[in-house]
Amino acid sequence: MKFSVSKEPLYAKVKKVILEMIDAGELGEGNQLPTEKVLSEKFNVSRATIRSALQSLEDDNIIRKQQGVGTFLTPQNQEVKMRIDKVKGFYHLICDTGHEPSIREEGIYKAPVDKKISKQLNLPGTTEVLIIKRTLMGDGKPAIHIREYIPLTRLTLSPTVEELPNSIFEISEAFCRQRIEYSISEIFPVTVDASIMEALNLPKRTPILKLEEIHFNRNNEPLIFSEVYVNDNIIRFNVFRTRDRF
Amino acid sequence: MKFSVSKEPLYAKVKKVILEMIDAGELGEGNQLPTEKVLSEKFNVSRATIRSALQSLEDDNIIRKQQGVGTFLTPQNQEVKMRIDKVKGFYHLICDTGHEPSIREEGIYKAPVDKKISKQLNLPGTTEVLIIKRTLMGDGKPAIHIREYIPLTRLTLSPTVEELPNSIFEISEAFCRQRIEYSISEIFPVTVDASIMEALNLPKRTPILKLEEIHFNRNNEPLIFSEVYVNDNIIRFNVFRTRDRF
DNA sequence: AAGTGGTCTAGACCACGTT
DNA sequence: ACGTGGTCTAGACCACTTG
Repeated sequence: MKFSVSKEPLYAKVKKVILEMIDAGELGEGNQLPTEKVLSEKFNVSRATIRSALQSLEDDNIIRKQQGVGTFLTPQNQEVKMRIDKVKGFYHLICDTGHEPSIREEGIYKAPVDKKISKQLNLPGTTEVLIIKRTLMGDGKPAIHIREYIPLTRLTLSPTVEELPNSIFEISEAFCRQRIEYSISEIFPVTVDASIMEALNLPKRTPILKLEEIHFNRNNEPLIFSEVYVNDNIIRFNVFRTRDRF
Repeated sequence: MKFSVSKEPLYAKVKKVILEMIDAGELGEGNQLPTEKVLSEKFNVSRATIRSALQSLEDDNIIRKQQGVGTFLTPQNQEVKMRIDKVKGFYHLICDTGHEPSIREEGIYKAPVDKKISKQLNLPGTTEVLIIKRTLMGDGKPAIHIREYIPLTRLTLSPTVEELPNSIFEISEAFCRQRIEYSISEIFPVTVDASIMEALNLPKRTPILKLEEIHFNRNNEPLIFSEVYVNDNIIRFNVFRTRDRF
């Protein structure tokens, strides 16, 4: 087994190859993978590297390991695609559901900062924020309505509607020159108000999921606040939990 | 540094000691931890063991590592306690919010299986299920209403209300002789119906979070179905996401 | 008893960010 | 150039499940 030279670590390449072989049915006789020792010999890497690759596959719920027994494929019908803790961006999420993604831009405004948001972002009450409203569509149907709140003090450039990238991560890098390192979200059930109702084309009083997100840079400073409303007719979130020992 | 003999792995002990030292303010001068090399010498363990301990602390959002820079404490006010992907049991969750937990038992019934549930648990439509209804209270106020559905075919003993342990994991082990290895949950926003409204003491039309959970044994067989209704006045869920490279 | 995954070590080199 | 965390190796022993 040979691997191309690149900056990607070995275990990541091994992971990809194992995934391809699983998909091709070449691995997992009777749903059981070869032992770690056998795999490490087959791929000419150390057992530690194989374990890194398998660990990553287990995190993705592709396989499951049992000490003293072996490594097994997770049944296809139990694959969990929409894990809420694995969301890397909502635009990409639309694709993952098998829908054709598009974005309906609904405007960019400047406005004085709301009290709640100034508190979340640790801002003085006098700051202004840039508000970006957009709805992500799946197959032309409204799936996720997002409102981003970016303090003007963070902006190095003012975006126009045409220039906006798909995700808040790209927006932050392009217009704030700041990299979002991590995000903390709070999950709420809410009843839609008139504007959300309209954006997502939902009937009155529909209960929907709202996420309130704070995005941080590597200095632990809050950069951007987001409100995300999810139409659960199109997007449903899952949680996957395993028993852990310590 | 010495460690007591026990079956707990070394990295777990090291993790605990590091946590204690962080809480005592003995580690993290200027919010930065010593380097992995220094820590491995201080604790007399290999760097790999230190890395396992730190990895676990990073998963818990206690620390954050930056390649080429160092390891840093997460600010206290950004600690995320109620991570929905880290829930190990709802009874324990009440404690974590700082509330005094108690359980209000609301009965054990046998009933024919509902079509939706028979599908989720892969059961013939003729099976009967045992339904356990209970409300978890925080400081005497209703916080979480749970309905467990256990196929009678899985039961080796019939529980009485008095015998019920706190968690579904213990119930499964005691009365089904089956260990729950992992669970898959789906998250819904719903409007409370009359019975939930009463159980959680909420006004009409309150939107709340519902979790539908399937618990599996190690053979990937679905064992138990649970419906969980969460009063978000008391319990609020969070998601924590970091940027990952591969 | 045999075989699996889990833990641990010592040492090496690489990739990244800062100086 | 330097120091940090990230990756990788080879080998050893432990803990767990099954025959």
